[in-house]
Amino acid sequence: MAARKATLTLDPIACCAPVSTDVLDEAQAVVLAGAFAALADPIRLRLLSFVAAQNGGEVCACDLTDVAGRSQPTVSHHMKILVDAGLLSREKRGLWVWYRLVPSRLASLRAVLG
Amino acid sequence: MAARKATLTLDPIACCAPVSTDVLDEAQAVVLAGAFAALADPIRLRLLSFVAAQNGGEVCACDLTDVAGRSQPTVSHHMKILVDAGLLSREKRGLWVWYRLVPSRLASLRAVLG
DNA sequence: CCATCGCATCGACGATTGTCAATGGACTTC
DNA sequence: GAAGTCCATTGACAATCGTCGATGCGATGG
Repeated sequence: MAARKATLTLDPIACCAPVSTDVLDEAQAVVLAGAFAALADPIRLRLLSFVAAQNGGEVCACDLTDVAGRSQPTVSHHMKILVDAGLLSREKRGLWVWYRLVPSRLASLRAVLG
Repeated sequence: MAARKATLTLDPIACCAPVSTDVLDEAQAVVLAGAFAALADPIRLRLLSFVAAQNGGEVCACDLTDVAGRSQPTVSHHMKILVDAGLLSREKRGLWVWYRLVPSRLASLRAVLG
C-alpha cells in the first residue's frame, strides 16, 4: 500500500490507508451513470411513476402529454430516454403506442444503492 | 374519468382509461431528480463506491484525485455535489477532509425504485 | 510571522441537455 | 387513394454541466 502523499510532518497514519477493494471500474460506472441519468429529470420521474401507477401495467402514449405538461415531441424524447435506459418497454399496437415498466431493471439499480 | 381524446372511430376502450392514482407530484419529482442527478456521473459513482469500500467507513480527500483521475478542483466539485445531495457527509479534521457515507439517504433512494 | 500544505471557489471554455415548432412516417378510416 | 390521426425525428436555441488553471482561505510548522 503506497504511503501518504503528504509531505508535512504530521503523523502519516493520521491520513488514510486506502483499502480500495471494491471500487467500480470505469466501464461499470459509465453504464450505471447512464441509467441514473435517465432518472435525473423531474418530467421523466413523473412519467415513470405514471406508468408504475397503472393498474393494467401499461399506459398509452396519448395520455402522457397531459401528465408531463410538455409538448408531444418533448414527451416522446423523454420516453425514448427511459426506453433506451431499459426502464420502460415500448410496444406499438395499431395506432397507439403502449409503455410498460421493466421491473428487473429497476431492481438492478436498487441493488447498486444497497 | 375523461374519455379518450381520439377522434377516430376506433374503439375508445382500446386506448387507456388512465387511473392516475399515484403519480409523483412536481415538488417530489424535482427533489428526487436532483438526488439521482448526483448519481448520474461516472466519476461521482466511482468516488461514492470508493467511500463505500473503505473499511473504516471514511476516506481522506487527499486520495480522491488518484481514484477519479481528475484534477483537484474537479474532484472537489464532484464531492460537493455528492455532499449537497445528502449522499456523503464531510468533516474537516486538522489539515484534511474526511468523507463518510450517509446510508439513510441511499436507503431512501432505493425505496423509490421499489 | 512567514512559508507551506490541503481543499474550496472563481472564471472560462466546450459539451451535453431540455425544450419546442416544423416535418415525416406509419397506420386507420372513408 | 385521400384525408386524418398518432408518434418519432429533425433542427435550432438557451441553459446547464464537466473540466481545468488560477486564486483564495484556513491550518500547520518552523
